[in-house]
Amino acid sequence: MVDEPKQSGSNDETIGNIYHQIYLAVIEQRLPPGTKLAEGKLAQIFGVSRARIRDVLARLVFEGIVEHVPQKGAHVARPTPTQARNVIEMRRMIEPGIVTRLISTLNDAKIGALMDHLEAEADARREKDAQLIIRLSGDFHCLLGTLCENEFLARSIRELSTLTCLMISLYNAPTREACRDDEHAQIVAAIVDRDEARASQLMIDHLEHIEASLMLNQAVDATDLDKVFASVNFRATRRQPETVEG
Amino acid sequence: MVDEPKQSGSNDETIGNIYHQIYLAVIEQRLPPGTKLAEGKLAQIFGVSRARIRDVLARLVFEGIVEHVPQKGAHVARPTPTQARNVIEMRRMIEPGIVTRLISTLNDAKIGALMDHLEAEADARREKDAQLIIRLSGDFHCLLGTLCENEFLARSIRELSTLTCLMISLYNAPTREACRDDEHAQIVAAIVDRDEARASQLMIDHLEHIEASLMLNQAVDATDLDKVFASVNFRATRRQPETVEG
DNA sequence: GTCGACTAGAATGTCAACATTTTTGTTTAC
DNA sequence: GTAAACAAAAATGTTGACATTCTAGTCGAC
Repeated sequence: MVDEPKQSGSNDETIGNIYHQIYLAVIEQRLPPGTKLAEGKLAQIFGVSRARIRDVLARLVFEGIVEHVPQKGAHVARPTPTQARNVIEMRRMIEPGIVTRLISTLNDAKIGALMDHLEAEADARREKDAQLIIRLSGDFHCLLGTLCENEFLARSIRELSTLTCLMISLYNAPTREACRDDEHAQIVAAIVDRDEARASQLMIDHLEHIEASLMLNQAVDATDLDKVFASVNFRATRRQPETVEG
Repeated sequence: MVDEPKQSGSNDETIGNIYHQIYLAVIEQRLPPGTKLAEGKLAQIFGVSRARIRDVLARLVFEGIVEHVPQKGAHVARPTPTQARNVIEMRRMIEPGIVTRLISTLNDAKIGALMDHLEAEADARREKDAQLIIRLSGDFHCLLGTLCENEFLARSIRELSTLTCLMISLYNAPTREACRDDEHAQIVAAIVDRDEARASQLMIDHLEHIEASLMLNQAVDATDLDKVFASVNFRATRRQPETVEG
C-alpha cells in the first residue's frame, strides 16, 4: 500500500536532474562556451551509465546549448555572431507578443510572481552575486513565457534566453552591462498597468540594448586558440636561448 | 587515397534518412495521430538496431511530432485544441516577421524558388494528389523560413508547420478546405512586390483561415474512445436483455 | 455468463562489453 | 633540433543481451 521510496527516486527524475545541473552550470558560466563535455567523466560524476549521459547531451544539443561533432564529442555551444543576431531578431518578434498575451491573461497571482522575481533580482544585485544575477536575468524572460500560458512560446523563449546567456558570455564588452538594472522593473510596471504598447516597446528597447552591448564585430568564430593568439609574437615572449643548448 | 564507398553510406546519414521517412509518413497522414511507433518493428523495417530507432524517436519527441509515455512507448502526437490554438497564435507572431525579413533579403534566386514551389503546388492540385498537396502546403511555410536566412526562425516554423499538419488531420472539417488554393500565390505576389504590409496581412489572414477551418470546440482530447462514444447509449444498441438474468 | 486471477508473450528500459577513431606521448631518422 | 612515424591511451559509436513492465489471452470460480 505505502509507496516504498526508492533511494534515488525514479530514474526519469534522475536524468532530468542531471540535465538541470548541466543546464545551470552553463547558464551560470561555470561551464564556459567551448568546454568539452566528455561522456565518461560526466557518467562518473553523476554515478550513472554513459547511455544516460548521452540522452541528456542529445537534449542539450537539440536545444542548441551544446554542439556535437561526430567522433569528437560534445562541447558547450559557441554561437557565432550571425547566430547571435538571429537569436535577438527572433526574440524581437515573439517577446512583444508574449507581453501582449500576458497582459490579456493577467491576474493577481501572475502579478505576484512578477513582483517576487523582481525582488529576487534586486537581492542578487545587492549581494553582488554575479552568477545569480545572470541566471535570474534569463529567468525573467522565461517567467514571462511561462505566465503567458502558451507552451510553445514558453519553450521558444527559454531556448533563446539560454542562447543569449551564451552570447553574453562570449561577446559582452566588459565595460558595459548587458542587462541594465531597472529595465526588467520598467517592463513589469508597464505590464501591471496593462499598457501593451509601452510594455512591447520597452521589451524591444531592452533587447536592442542587449544586442548593442555585444561586440559582434570582432569575430572570435573559429577554434578559439587560433584567433586568441593571432596577435601574439610567439618568439618574443619566450625566454632567451642562452641557457638552452643541445 | 580513394574513398572506399561504404555500402550503406555513413551511419549518421542513415538515421537522418530514417527520421525523414517517419517524418514524411506523419506529414502525409500515412501515420495518423495516435499511431503507435514500436521500436522493435521500426528497427526491423529499417534494418538497424533499436538504439538507432530510439535516437530518431527522441528527436521526434523533442519536436513535438511524437509523444512518449514511460513504459508505454511512442505514439504520433495528438495536439489538444488548446495546443492547436497556441500553435496558430505563435505562428501569427513569427510568420509576418518571416515575410518581412524575406522581403528585405529578396533576390532573383529566392523569387525563383518561390515560383517553383507555387508551380509544384499547382501541379499537385491538378493531379489531385491529396498527400502531396498536404505536404507541399506545409513545405511552403518551411520554404519561407529557409529563405529568410535565420536558422532559428526556420526551425521554429518548420516545427509549428508540422504540428499544424497534425492539427488539420485531427480537427479539419471535412466540408472545408484548410488551405485555400490561391492564398499561397497571393502571399508570394505580395512578397515579390516587396509590399511588407500586404504580405504580412495576407499571411495573418491565411493563418486565421486555417484556424477557422478547424473544429476545435468539440474536444476530442482524451484517449479518443471515451469521448467518441460518450453520447452513445450503450445498452440501447445491444440486444435486449431477455436472455440475461441474475 | 461475468468477473477475477494467472500465465505467456511482447515491448520498453538499462547496461556492460566491444569496435573504431581520435588524441597524446614516445621513439627514431635526418 | 625538427619532423615524421609509430605506439599507447582515452573517448566515442554501436551492438546485443538482460531485467522490468505492460498487454493480451486463458483458465477457473461464482
